[in-house]
Amino acid sequence: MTSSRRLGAEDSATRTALLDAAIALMLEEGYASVTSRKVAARAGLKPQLVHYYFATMDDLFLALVRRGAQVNLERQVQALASAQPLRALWAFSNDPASATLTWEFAALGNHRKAIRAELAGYAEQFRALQTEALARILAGYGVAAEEIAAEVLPVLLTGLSQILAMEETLGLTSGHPQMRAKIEQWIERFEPSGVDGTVSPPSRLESSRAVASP
Amino acid sequence: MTSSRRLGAEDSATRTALLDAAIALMLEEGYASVTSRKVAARAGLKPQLVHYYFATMDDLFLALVRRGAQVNLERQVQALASAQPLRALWAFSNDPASATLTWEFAALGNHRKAIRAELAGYAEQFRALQTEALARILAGYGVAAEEIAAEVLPVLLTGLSQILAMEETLGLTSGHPQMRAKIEQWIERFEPSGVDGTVSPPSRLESSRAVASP
DNA sequence: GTCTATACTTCGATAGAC
DNA sequence: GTCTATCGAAGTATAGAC
Repeated sequence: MTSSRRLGAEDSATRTALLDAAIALMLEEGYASVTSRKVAARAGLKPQLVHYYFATMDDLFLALVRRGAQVNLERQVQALASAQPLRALWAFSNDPASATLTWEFAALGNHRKAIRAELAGYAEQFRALQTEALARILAGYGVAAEEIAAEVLPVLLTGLSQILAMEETLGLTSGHPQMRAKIEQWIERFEPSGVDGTVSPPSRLESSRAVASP
Repeated sequence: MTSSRRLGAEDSATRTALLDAAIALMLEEGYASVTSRKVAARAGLKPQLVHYYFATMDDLFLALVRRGAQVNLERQVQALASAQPLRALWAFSNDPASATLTWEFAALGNHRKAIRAELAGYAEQFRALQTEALARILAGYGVAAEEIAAEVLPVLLTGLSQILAMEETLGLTSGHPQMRAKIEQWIERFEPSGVDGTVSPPSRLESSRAVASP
């Protein structure tokens, strides 16, 4: 809260390089390794530069959350607007990098309380987006509310998707093939797999997902 | 790997106090706050004592994982042997402290590779225990394998339980009441709620759960 | 607008006193 | 068997040079 010091420009290439280095470190070694020295070293810069672009480390993390959330909100809007939105949503949270970042940011939020509120806000946005879209989609598919409510489905789809990715990242896979088969079998009823469907591979994320529990 | 230095006794009260302080810190402020100095301060001891009982911080974390896993393996055995095992399993992972510790340890495992293997090992044990018990239980209830396989159920029950607890800890609750109602309605078919059932409240954990994704 | 020299704090760990 | 004095490395952050 001192911050009478000058800060670097938001659109600086150096600033972006620092954020890129930070997210990579977070992914590979965890948030505790995101220190001014290591971030700078990875970006090939001097440690003090971190504090020129981000007054405190909290500010760096906040910038990371905001950038990640923005990218992923857009990705999710596209997923839900695709030809096979159920498949897209199921695939959305389902990679190891996402899983790792999810728990890293969750733990970071426990450590740095300023981050927590930001995360919670974005999580709500993700969920609201999903619920609203799925209500429309399920109605279109003619799914009865007794079978699955539009409020339940996003919890189920994204929740299971995430937990599977998390467990697999940890090396725990028993029961997973059966679980996946069950889900995909259900989706198949509404979105047959032969029919194409814009199921593009997860568009290799570099800035990656960055919000817990979308 | 230097460790020619002497170490304190395993059953020392001081050692236990340090572990208690460590888990409390982890829960409240995250793993990054589990430093020799803070742990000692919380236990009312000198920082150097941490290194007398644990050669490295990694050793402290390992001891934490082992102690927590042991306690929770026992708790889970009891849950699965109770009169209403489905309810017990559903309730098992379902508190905020568990959720927090789960992602803290997961993130810690990302940071300290020695922890990771230990976590994975225990996670496998938890899952094997669940799967084996549920196969018996489902057979007893006369549940057809087509409805739900014994390998899928533990993933579903503990996974959803965990993800709900995680999201709620973060402050995200939309869709949760409906999701819970759905699960409890299913359980109700086999374990009616009026019939008692050893659904003791989560037996306030002090050493708490300590393994990711049981 | 961009970066560096430097101060101060906290960390993990060891060697040695009781 | 238990604890303390102390060190070197690494962390955040500021003030000031280009």
